[in-house]
Amino acid sequence: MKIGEVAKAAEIGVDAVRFYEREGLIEAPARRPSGYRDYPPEVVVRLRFIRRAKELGFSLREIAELLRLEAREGTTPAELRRCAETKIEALEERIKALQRMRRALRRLVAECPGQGPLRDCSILRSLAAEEKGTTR
Amino acid sequence: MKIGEVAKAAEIGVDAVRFYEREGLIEAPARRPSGYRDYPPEVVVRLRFIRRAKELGFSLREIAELLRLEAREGTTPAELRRCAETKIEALEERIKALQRMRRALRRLVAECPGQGPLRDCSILRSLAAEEKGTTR
DNA sequence: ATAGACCCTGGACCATGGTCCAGAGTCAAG
DNA sequence: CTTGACTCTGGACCATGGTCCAGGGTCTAT
Repeated sequence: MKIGEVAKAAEIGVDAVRFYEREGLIEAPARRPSGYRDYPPEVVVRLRFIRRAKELGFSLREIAELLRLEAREGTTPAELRRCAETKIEALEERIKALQRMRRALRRLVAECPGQGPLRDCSILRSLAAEEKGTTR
Repeated sequence: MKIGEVAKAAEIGVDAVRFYEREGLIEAPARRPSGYRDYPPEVVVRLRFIRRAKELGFSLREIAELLRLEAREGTTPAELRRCAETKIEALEERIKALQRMRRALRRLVAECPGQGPLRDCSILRSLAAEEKGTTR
C-alpha cells in the first residue's frame, strides 16, 4: 500500500504517517524502486490505534510504550509483566476519574434543571481526589 | 490568597495560573492596593480540576466547557441538559475505550508471559472499534 | 507523450499549553 | 532600612504533534 492509501484507511494525514515513522511509532516500510514507501496492510491497524489513543489523551511517548508492550519488547517476561501492570493501574485511575466526572454530570442532568434549590452536583469536586501514594 | 499560595495548593506553576486567567478558565481575581492578585480559596478547587482534567486528556477548550456547565451558564435549562448529555456520551465512549485497553493489557499479563503460543491479546485491536454514528 | 494525481525530501510554519526571563515594585523579618 | 522572597507586566522561548510548502520525480489514463 502507498502512503496515501494507508493514511486514508487510518483517517490521518500522510504527513502524520511520515511523522510517526520519524518518531519511531511505526517502522520504516520497504521502498519501491521509485522510492515510494510500500506498506503492509497491518500498519493501518497500528495507525488507527495511534489515532484513537491520542484521542483518549495519551501522548506519543505513552503510545510508543504501549506499542512496545504489544510487541513484547520489554526485555524479560517478568519485566514486561511489571510494566503492563503499571499501565493497568494507571488506566484504572483514569477510568475511575472519568466515572466520577460522569456521575457528577448525571447528577447535574437529573437534579438541576428542575429549578429547585439544586443539590450538590459539583463537577469540580468530581476530580478533587488526589491519587497520592497509589501511583509513582 | 496570593498567586503563589493558590499555585502551590493546586500543584501548578504561578505562570499557569496567570495563563488560565488570560484564557478565561478562571476569572480575574480582585487586586490588592499593591496590584497583587488576591484569590478566594475556592479557586484552588477549580485549578485542581483543571490540572486533573488535563491529565485525563481534556483540552483547555473542553475543560472550559465543563466549567461552564458547572456554572450553569448554558442559556436555558434544556440547553444545559442537552449539552451535559452530549458530554456524558463522550465520556462513556472514552471510558469504554479505556476499558477495552485495560482488558487487552490484562490478557497480556495473564496469558503471554507463560511463554506458551500466546493467544490473541492484541492491544492494537482493543481500540480498533470506530465510534461512527454514535457521536456527532 | 502529456495531464493530473500521487510520492519524495527538507524545511518553514502552526496551535496548544505552557515556562522563563527582564525590569520594576511589594512585603515581612531581622 | 535593608535583604530576600514574592509579585507585577510584557515578551521571548519551549515541547509536542503535527501541517504546509517548494522543488522535484513517478504513475496511469487518455
